[in-house]
Amino acid sequence: MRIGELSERTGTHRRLLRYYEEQGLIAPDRCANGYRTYDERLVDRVLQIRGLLDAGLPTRIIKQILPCLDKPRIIHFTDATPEMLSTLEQERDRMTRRISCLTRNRDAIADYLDAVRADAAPGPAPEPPAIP
Amino acid sequence: MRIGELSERTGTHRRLLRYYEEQGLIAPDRCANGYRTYDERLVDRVLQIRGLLDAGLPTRIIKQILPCLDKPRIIHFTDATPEMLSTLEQERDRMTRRISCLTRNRDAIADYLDAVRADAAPGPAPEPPAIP
DNA sequence: TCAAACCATCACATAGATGTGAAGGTCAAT
DNA sequence: ATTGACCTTCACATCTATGTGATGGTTTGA
Repeated sequence: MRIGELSERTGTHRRLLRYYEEQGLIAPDRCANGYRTYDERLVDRVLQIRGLLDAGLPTRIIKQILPCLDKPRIIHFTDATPEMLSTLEQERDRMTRRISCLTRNRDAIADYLDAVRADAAPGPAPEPPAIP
Repeated sequence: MRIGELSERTGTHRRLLRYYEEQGLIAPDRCANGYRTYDERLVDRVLQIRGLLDAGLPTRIIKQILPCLDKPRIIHFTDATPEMLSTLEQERDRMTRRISCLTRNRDAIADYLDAVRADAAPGPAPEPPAIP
């Protein structure tokens, strides 16, 4: 598919698809006329990139993560340098910290919303926990 | 405490503490001489802010989330406008999406690292799954 | 009293992701 | 053959979080 279709199917500005390419996150082929042509699988890949960007990862790191997602991954074993493995470990841990921060706060928001709704609900209101 | 101590205890540049204040995320008192003075609880609050920023949330959203974290939260029930509740619901869901994206990718990285280590390990190498 | 170490405000710079528009090539359909 | 809808590259603008430095006031200790 060409850039327009990928843009629509991923909800991603064309400009950004070119930017991701420039950052080495995707590598579309070129038609004879110079148009970029994207493999079907790049739909998921772009969505993945967007998700990770939204979660606060920079393109530089995403670039290192993406090869981990390909299966079979045997192919990538050879180019695994020690520095890269160390980076991956750090990022794995950092993502774990992000996950727990998000989970904690998401749960607090959910609790808050539940409490507000219970408070605003009609009928026998569930008592808020007594504060002795 | 003053800004220098808070900066050291949270690993946050003074400049950023002033920026967070400007964005309405924290509201330190002022001493007679104009110096900012921070309550002990702001240490955790600043760390929370940093965690959320790192997870991709903008200060504008963080500002709306923070009041949900205060307990007892009964105080905040009154100022809960419908628009704010709707925003909070959206953000709760968006955070849930972030969490699953991060979890999926973190697990993929962890699997990759495990596979690489198993591959590089001495002794009877665990066979990679056969591809028929 | 002077120096060092704080603090204040203000302004300007950077980096990363993104928006936007100009100038021009390609292609399909009328 | 021309129009409209694609595509290309290039450049410049924007927004947010951050870094850095100038200029000057306050406090503390030698």
